[in-house]
Amino acid sequence: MSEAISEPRWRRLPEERPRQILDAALMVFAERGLAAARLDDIAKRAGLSKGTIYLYFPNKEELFREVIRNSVIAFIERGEAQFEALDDALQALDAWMEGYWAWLRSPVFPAMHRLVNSESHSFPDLAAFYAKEVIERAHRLVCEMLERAMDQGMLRRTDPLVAARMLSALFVTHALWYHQGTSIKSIAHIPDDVIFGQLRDFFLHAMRPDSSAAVPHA
Amino acid sequence: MSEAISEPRWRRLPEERPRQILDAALMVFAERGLAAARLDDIAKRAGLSKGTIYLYFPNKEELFREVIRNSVIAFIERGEAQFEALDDALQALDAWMEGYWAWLRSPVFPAMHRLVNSESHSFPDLAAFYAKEVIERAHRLVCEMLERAMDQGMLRRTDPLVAARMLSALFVTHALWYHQGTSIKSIAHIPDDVIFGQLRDFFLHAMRPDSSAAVPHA
DNA sequence: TCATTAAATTACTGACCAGTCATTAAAGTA
DNA sequence: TACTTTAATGACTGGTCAGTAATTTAATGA
Repeated sequence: MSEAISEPRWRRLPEERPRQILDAALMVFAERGLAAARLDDIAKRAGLSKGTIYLYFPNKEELFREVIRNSVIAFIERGEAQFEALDDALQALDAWMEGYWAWLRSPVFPAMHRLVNSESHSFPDLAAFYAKEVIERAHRLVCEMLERAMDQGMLRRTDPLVAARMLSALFVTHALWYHQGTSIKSIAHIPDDVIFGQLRDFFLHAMRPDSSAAVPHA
Repeated sequence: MSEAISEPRWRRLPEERPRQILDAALMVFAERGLAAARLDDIAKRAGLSKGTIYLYFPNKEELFREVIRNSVIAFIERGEAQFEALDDALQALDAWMEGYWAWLRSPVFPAMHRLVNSESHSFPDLAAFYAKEVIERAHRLVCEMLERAMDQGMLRRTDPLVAARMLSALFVTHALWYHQGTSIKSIAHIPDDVIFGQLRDFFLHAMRPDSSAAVPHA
């Protein structure tokens, strides 16, 4: 009692496995964090078994590191390239904000954030890596953009490092609320692009030159 | 070869145990989060054994709930009372910001934040409780204060809910960086009160009335 | 078709930890 | 002092999960 030619129970796909695993891992890490993510869940989501993951990655932590490398670093490098390309500082800032907001809404971000804010104690080297390679580097880039915009008189002059922090702060928290989803009701029903507009407006308002354009200050 | 009257190995202190346990639990939860905190560590920090915790609290989750109740709700109630007491809306806002910043820097906050952002999946009812009883309630209060300040012409007119979110966003992220400590270098060496000043200034700048020359700032 | 190889599975091991319970000893009482 | 009460302890249990190793099976090719 058997089918003539049945489907094989599984296929050998050594080329595709790493991608499949990384994709599934990203989703599971994003919704559970590093410590609470189960390799069995990642395996199930990728449609393979736990043992297979260990054929391609030495352990959970290294898998996580690879997930980061694949998505975070690329994003910052894109930002840096864009900054070089655009002369108008305000335009560059706008482009950065747009890209930043897009990235913050992707599932990588909550995973990163959890890592630094909740799991740095359990995974200190990973957290340090992220703080240095991602946060600091992004702050430096934004800082340069703001400084250029101030030089061009398009933003009021303040400590650009402080302003960069404020920009990050506004975006990051809203992204967290966005991901948090249901439970913060005051943000749940608002479309992303509206939130983006509010963030952009608020920041530019805080940074607009002190006296109106017509009246240059002494 | 024995001391005449040696210290007893332990004392019976049924009155003081709950406080000791709550204090220790707060610290451990703050630095590890709910899931990763070990009851053995809490016990060690409180100078007693794990079994004793179970004499006073039914389980880990309920212990955590109690830690929250003891520190969060009280804070908001204080804020609400203050709001009633102060007529000048800007003054009330200032008082709120000061209190808010103080609370964000206390060890309860990172524990709360972890709960909502990293562990809502594992502890949905706790997360919902916090979102409703703490975040929403605080937003509502700030919203009312801002609205009153706008009515009095002290802040530019915008959607007060949006402004309240922006205020929270600025403070929350900076508090997280503050607690994160070492790894975000751009904030590590700055004194709290300086950061507070920067936050306050930035927010008031963003909210100052459009054309008026009378800008309240430091 | 059958032997070989390597991709994938599955059952297992060991560490970890929340929660329990039998035992110990401090304090209260007569 | 002896007896009772109850706070406190700490060894133990059961469940979970990262990582491993023995086994199965798909693919290859002589």
